[in-house]
Amino acid sequence: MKRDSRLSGVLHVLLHMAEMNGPVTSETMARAMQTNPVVIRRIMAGLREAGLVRSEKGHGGGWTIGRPLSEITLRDIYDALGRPDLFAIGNRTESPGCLVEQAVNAALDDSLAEAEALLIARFGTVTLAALSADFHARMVASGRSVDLETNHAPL
Amino acid sequence: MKRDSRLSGVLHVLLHMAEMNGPVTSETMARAMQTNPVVIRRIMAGLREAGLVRSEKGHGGGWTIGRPLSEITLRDIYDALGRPDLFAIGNRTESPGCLVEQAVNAALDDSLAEAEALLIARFGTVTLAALSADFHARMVASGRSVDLETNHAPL
DNA sequence: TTTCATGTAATTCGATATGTTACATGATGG
DNA sequence: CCATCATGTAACATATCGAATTACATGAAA
Repeated sequence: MKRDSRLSGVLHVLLHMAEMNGPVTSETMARAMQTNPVVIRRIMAGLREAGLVRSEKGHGGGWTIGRPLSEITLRDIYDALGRPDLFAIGNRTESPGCLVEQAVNAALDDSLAEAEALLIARFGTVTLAALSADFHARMVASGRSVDLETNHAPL
Repeated sequence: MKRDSRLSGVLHVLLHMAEMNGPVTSETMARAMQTNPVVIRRIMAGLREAGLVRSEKGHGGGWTIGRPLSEITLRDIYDALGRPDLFAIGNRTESPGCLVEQAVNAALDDSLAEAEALLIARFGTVTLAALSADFHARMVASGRSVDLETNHAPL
C-alpha cells in the first residue's frame, strides 16, 4: 500500500510559509518540495476551505497562513485534509454475511478505533507553533541559517 | 491506498479451521473466502514458520492449528505475517536534509509510534479463543448452525 | 504410479497516491 | 484595456503495491 503523505507534506509547506514574510506561491513551494504546483494547490484546497490558510490570485498573490501558529493543531489540518484513512490494515469484507468474519471485524475494528482515537487526540495537542519551535531548535543546533536555499533546491 | 487485509483474512481462516475436525485444504478455504488457494498458502506460510499452524501434503492433507486457541493472540499472528505496516499515512521523505521536514517527521513518528505501541499491546490481549467465543455467541444469537455452507458459497 | 495437496516463482490485474498537462478564472500593473 | 501572474480544476498519465492468477515443482498417500 502506498502511504498517504499529504499530512506530512502540508505540514512541511506550512512551516516554510511561517518563515516567509509575504505570500508564497504554489510554484515556489513546489520547487522547495520537489513536486508539482498542482499538487500543492490540491493539498492546500482543504485548508483554505477550513480557513487555515488564504490564497490570493494575481501579482503578489500566493498563500498565507490564516491564524496564529499556536491556534492550529495537527488535528485541524488532518480534518481539513478530509480525515484520510489512518490505517494500512483493514477488514477483508466490510459487511460480511459470515458470522466468523463479523466476529473478526468487530475485534479488529475495536482495536483500530481505540488506536485512532488516541492518535487523533494526540494530533489535537500538537500545534504548528510547537513544530516551528522544534524546527528553530534544530536550526540553532545545526548552526544553519533560515532560508530555503540551504535545505532545498535554490529558488 | 489499498488496505492490507491479510490479518483479517488469516483470522477468518483460522477460526474456520477451528470449527473443522480434520485438516482443511487451501482449496476449501479459498472457496469459502472467495479467493485463490495460492493466496491462502501465502498468508499461511508465515504462520507455519512461526509454528502456529501445520500443513500436510498429499491425500488427507491440508492445514491444522498447531496450538490451543487460547495460546494464540492477534499479536502472534501479526508478527507471523511479518509485522506489516499499520499506518496508511507516513512521511513524505524518510531522511530529509531539510530541518523543517525533520521536525515534521519527528512529530509524526512520535505520535504514530505511540499509537502503534497501543495497538500491538492490544493485539497481545486478544486470543483466538476469545474471537471464537464471540463467534459462537453470535451464532447462538442468530440461530444459525455451525457450517460453512450457511455463510459461504457451498463447498 | 496416479492422485491429491502444498510450495513458490513469475506474471497480471486493480486500486490509488502522486505527477503532469491543459485551460479557465480572476487580480494587478502598466 | 490587456498582458502577466497566480490560483482553480478537470482530465489524464505514471508508479506502486496488494491481490489474484498461472505454471510448475515437491512430496505424501492410496
